[in-house]
Amino acid sequence: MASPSKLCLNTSFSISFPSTSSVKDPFKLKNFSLPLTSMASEPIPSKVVCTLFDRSPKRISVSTTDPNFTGYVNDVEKGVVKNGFFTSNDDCIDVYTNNVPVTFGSSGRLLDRRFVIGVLKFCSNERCLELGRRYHALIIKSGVNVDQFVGTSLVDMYAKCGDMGSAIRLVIQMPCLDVATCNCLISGYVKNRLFDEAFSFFMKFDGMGIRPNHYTYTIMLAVCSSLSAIDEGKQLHAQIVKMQYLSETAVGNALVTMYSKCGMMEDAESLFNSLVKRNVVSWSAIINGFKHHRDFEKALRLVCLMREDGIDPNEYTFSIALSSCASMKNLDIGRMFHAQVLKKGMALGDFVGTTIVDMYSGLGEAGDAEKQLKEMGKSASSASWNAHIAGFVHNEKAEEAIEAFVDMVKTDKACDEFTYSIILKACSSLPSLATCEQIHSRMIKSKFESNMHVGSSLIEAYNKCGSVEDAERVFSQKSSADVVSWNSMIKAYSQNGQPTKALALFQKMVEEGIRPTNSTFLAALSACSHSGLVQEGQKLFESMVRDYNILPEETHYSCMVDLLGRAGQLENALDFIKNLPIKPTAPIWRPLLAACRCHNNLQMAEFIAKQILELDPNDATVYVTLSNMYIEVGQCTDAEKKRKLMTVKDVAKEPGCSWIEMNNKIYRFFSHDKSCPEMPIVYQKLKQVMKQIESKGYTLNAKEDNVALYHSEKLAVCFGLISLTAGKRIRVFKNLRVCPDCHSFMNYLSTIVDKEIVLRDNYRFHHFKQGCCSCGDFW
DNA sequence: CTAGGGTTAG
Repeated sequence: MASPSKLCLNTSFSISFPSTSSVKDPFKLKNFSLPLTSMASEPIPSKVVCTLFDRSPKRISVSTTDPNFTGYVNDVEKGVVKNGFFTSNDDCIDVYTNNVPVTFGSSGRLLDRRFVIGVLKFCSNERCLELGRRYHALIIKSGVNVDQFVGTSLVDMYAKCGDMGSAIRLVIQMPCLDVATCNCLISGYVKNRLFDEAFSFFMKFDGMGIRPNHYTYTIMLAVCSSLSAIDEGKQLHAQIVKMQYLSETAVGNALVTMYSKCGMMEDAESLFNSLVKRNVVSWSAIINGFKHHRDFEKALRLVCLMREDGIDPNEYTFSIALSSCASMKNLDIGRMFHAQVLKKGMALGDFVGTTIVDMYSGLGEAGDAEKQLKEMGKSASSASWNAHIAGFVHNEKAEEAIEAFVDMVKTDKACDEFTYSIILKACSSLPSLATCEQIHSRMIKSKFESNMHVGSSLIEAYNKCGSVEDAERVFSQKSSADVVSWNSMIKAYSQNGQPTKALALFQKMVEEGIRPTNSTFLAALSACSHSGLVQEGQKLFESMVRDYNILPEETHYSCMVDLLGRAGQLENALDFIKNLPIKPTAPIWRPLLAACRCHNNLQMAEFIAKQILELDPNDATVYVTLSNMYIEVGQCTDAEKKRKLMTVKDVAKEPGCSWIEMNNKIYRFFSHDKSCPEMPIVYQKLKQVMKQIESKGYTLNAKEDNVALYHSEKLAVCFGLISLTAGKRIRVFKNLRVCPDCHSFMNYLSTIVDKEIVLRDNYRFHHFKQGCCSCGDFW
């Protein structure tokens, strides 16, 4: 056998490292006199090796603490860093990996295969592609690459570092393939989300004479889990049984995960119960399955059971348990788990620590969240900060969210796509165009502007801040294949009173061959309903089902009812509901009641009201609407009856809602913070203002039963009230809180309010979480 | 000695 080392050394030498003799090399080793041998049979002449290192462009220093630092070492002193791979002194090179020195001199070899595998593993875990490449070169030069294990490690390194091209090239060049190498390649495909490629390579195993082993099946099952490919998963399960790999715990665990990710919890559970050996991973997998299916109590019960089974929960298990507590909003049990992880010394790790921050901030315990974040100190990742910020946003404390974001920036913690996404949501809910612009400029400086989610959040934020032009500008810079951004832009037009543009964009999207999703259709349908394009809407709805095979959801049905109802086709809307393939829900009925109110059909309104109350007996809107309709047609006794049905208590059941009576009619108020002590004062003031308005000869909009109210701690008592009499503008107070999609409100804005007022920062357009009571829209 | 299974934030 020809000596590969010699060959490689000679050829690569001249190709890779052109003569640099004229360049002064600070690392020039004068007395390299170690007894060098290579892995190959023939020893490498020491002179050659000496020259090799002599001519290497630069030496590499890698920090084991900072995975992103792979730099050339430009001076001897820096080369002797503790965590660096190379240190240099006058006549010897030491190589360090994980702080264990491997001296060429002592091993007597240029590159030891065990050492090389260790380095490559390090490169895989730390994603150091550049260092991996350099080692690849050294490996070729020294001839270690003929070793199967080294080859496999190289494939794995390239695959894990995201360079699938090199991984594939290596596999093709390998003289003989074994199952481990193939597993590395498949695993690489999976890690890089190339699931189809993973599957087709797996299918080629047989033709290549490779018998899949239990590792292969765990990888392939992970593919099925990611794709929710239950049919393929079941076939793999059958093969696993046949090949008797089920006794492998990892295979069993992967199966449990596959079934639970495919929504088959019963199968997952019975499989879990039948496992011969259950380890902490098995328990974590099944517990996580129940968590994902929102059976949090069962998840937590299983944590107790695993302890009884003698298996201690680890960081993974605790993360799942803590996040279950957050989801089930059980602070007491959450604190209990927090105490346990504290005792075990796991509370400050990235995952567990972040989950604790997330739990507290999600449950509105911002103080505890902040304390945890502080205690985590340097180990707090951007995820930890994101959780802290997201807590504020979810609890409708946008200003605090922005303050926390500023803190995060101050601590030099890198913002990621999640950070931008969540902070843009905060801008949307303020809404503050100025803040939005500031965040945008930060994003341009970072690389996240091109991220799909961040980009669509930006479009959404500009939309909510009332600047469709900015949204358009962002949209025009996006890659055209980005469905989410198309959806956001269509929604932006639809919500900002430009339904025609929304529909034109939808058309363009279809023409460009981008497949609309169910949210695309929702935005387009809503545009139709706001512009009175009944036929167009109906065609869209049919096409959604027929051409795109999208199953309509409650929101689509609700939107269709709205489409027909707004256009005054009350009977058609009723027929539509009666012919639905599902049992109509309250959100589907509600827009029809609003339509009855608009088109003065009391008889149908009474019928619809009955349907809604059967489904949702606490819906105060129904009483308000009916009562006001009775008043308008002069049936005061009926109005009285309804009024009696609607006690203050009923209304109080609705979060954030209160009501007052005026001229026999009822107006409902939505407040930002019901527990706020100033609220009664706000109501009193509001009553006074309304009386003032009426005394000046204005009346409140006959069709507007809902008045929105907002309270902000910072601005002391301030409130908003919108009201108009056919075309006559009265006043708009600060901090208006109203569903932006409400028909009358949007018409009002587009016809009366000048743009500059709409864009001012202290206006708040709020989306009702459960749909606008007036128009029934859901966003 | 190489490959595999379970965790957080929109």
